[in-house]
Amino acid sequence: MPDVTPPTLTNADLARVLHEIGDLLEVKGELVFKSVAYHRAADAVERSPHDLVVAYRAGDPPDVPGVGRAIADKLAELATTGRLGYHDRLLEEFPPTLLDLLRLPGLGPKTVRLIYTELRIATLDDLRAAAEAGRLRNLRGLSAATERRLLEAIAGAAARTRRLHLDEGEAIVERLIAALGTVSGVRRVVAAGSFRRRRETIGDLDLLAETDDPDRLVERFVTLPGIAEVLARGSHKAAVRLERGPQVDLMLMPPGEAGAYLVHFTGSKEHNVRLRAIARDRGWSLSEKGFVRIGADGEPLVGPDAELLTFGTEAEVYAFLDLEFVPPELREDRGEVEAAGTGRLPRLVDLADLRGDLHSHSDWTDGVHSIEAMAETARRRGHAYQVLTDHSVSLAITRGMAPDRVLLQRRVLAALNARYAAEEAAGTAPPETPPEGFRLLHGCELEIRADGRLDFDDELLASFDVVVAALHQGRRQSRAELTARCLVAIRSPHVDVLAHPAGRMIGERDDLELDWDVLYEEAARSGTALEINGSPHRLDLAAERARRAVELGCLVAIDSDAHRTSEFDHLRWGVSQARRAWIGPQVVVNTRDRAGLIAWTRRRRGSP
DNA sequence: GCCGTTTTCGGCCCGACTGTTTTCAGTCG
Repeated sequence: MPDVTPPTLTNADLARVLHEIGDLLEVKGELVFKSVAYHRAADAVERSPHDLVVAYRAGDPPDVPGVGRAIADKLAELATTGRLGYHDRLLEEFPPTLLDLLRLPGLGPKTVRLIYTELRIATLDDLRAAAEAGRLRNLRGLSAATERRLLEAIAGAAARTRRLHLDEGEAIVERLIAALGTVSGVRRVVAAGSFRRRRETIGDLDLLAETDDPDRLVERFVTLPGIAEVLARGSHKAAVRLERGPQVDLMLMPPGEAGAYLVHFTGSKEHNVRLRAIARDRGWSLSEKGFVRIGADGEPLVGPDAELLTFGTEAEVYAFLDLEFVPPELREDRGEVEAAGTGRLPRLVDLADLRGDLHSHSDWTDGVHSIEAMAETARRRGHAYQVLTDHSVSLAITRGMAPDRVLLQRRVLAALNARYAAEEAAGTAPPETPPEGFRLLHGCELEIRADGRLDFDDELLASFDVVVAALHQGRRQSRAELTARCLVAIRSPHVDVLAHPAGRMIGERDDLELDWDVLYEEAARSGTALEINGSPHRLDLAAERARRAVELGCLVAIDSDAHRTSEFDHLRWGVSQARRAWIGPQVVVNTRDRAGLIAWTRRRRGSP
């Protein structure tokens, strides 16, 4: 009897197949809306909070927007058999290596189809050979210059793939804005695109400039130091690629008309599509420039009748469509347009809502700076508390603390807190100090051992102000084992926060395999907060996971996980990640003042 | 292929730049 058990697929696997179908249909020259439908469905499948393979196998799939009858049937086939006949047949027609060609900048589906049908070129190697031999220029629409461009694109393909973390993107944006802001005629330069939406990673950067002298600004932009290549330059936009860096697009806008430009170039594409559909329903065509009336023929008016309606701010653009202002972090077409239309957008958490930070380290374990230096930085941020959470004993690589060092460390905290109290009483504390004063709280980052036990006994755990538990070891265990270990921590009354629950490192290490809904339900029941870790390399939980967790009743903690003084700034990436998860201040435990936070952890431990 | 308190059919967002063209198709965001 052969093994007929189909492989276990994830939502991401399903999405990959749908994306591939969408790409192949483009190459095939199918109606664009058909391939768009597959790509949309793929995105919806990928971010669905449900395990769709399990649901389809059970014959009870949830409603996924963008997945209609035809695609649902295909998902059912894929989930139950692990294969999809339609996909296989497409791959017989067009080899999957064509998709590598499609990824090359400047090479789209039409041209891929052309060179495949005419020259049977299906791989990057074949394409390079044909370009070098000058065989592409014989095709209609291609030239020797095209061959040169493609060879450059192939050579640069590997270097371009890496996406930036938010802090890397920010460093480049700030440098460019500083350089362009001084050009004469420039009124302001701001970041737009996925960086402004605070996506987890950034592919390229978008800048918007309001200027009286576009030509001068573009000239300066394309001659900035550190530019490897000028990709485009026009009177409305220009694009460059930085040396060892991403592509940067600069868009120009006339002064006083920034509203529609900001909306358009902040995106996302899907969000914009929704806005334009709403505008169209109301008889207006919306572009980055503004609104134009649609005529009787269904086309935007042109000529002297075509008066352009512009707005100075984004809020006015949304208001014109009877929508609330949508914060950039929400603009992903995940329900925000509907919510904005009915006045039900949530009040999102702000950095200013945070009264403290529950996760940080010192040089007692794997941190860089001393307890005092870390505390001083936290104090000058205006926080009421900083929880020091150095590692527990079994995470040896960090020089994790045994109980005796924990008690020693606690005395250091007590001495510093006595000093802070004295300074506050004498009026010599830093001016940022809040009315309730600043105190260090004692916590630990408690290791959940590979055998499922916690690293400290209950008596020691009960003596901490705050305990964050985390799993660093034994990551390759089964889903059931990993989930069980997390549940041990969640169920302990002494564990207040599950730190970086997915254990991922963006671009390097995937999420742990966990039964997420089980974990959320148990965390909601026990009142254990799930962390949104602000490190730009972690941003863990991911936004879609955090949104689901809060929907199921979980609390969250937004933490910096600072290992050096400069990393307290990571709190803002945690905040933007929480905002992307539609999270408001009420479910974030570190929006509580110090007394409220202490009361929360005491109550959890069952002590008065 | 999806979707519908305007539609179960007929829509589906919009414009700039580039390159190869002699008026436009392809690509991109």
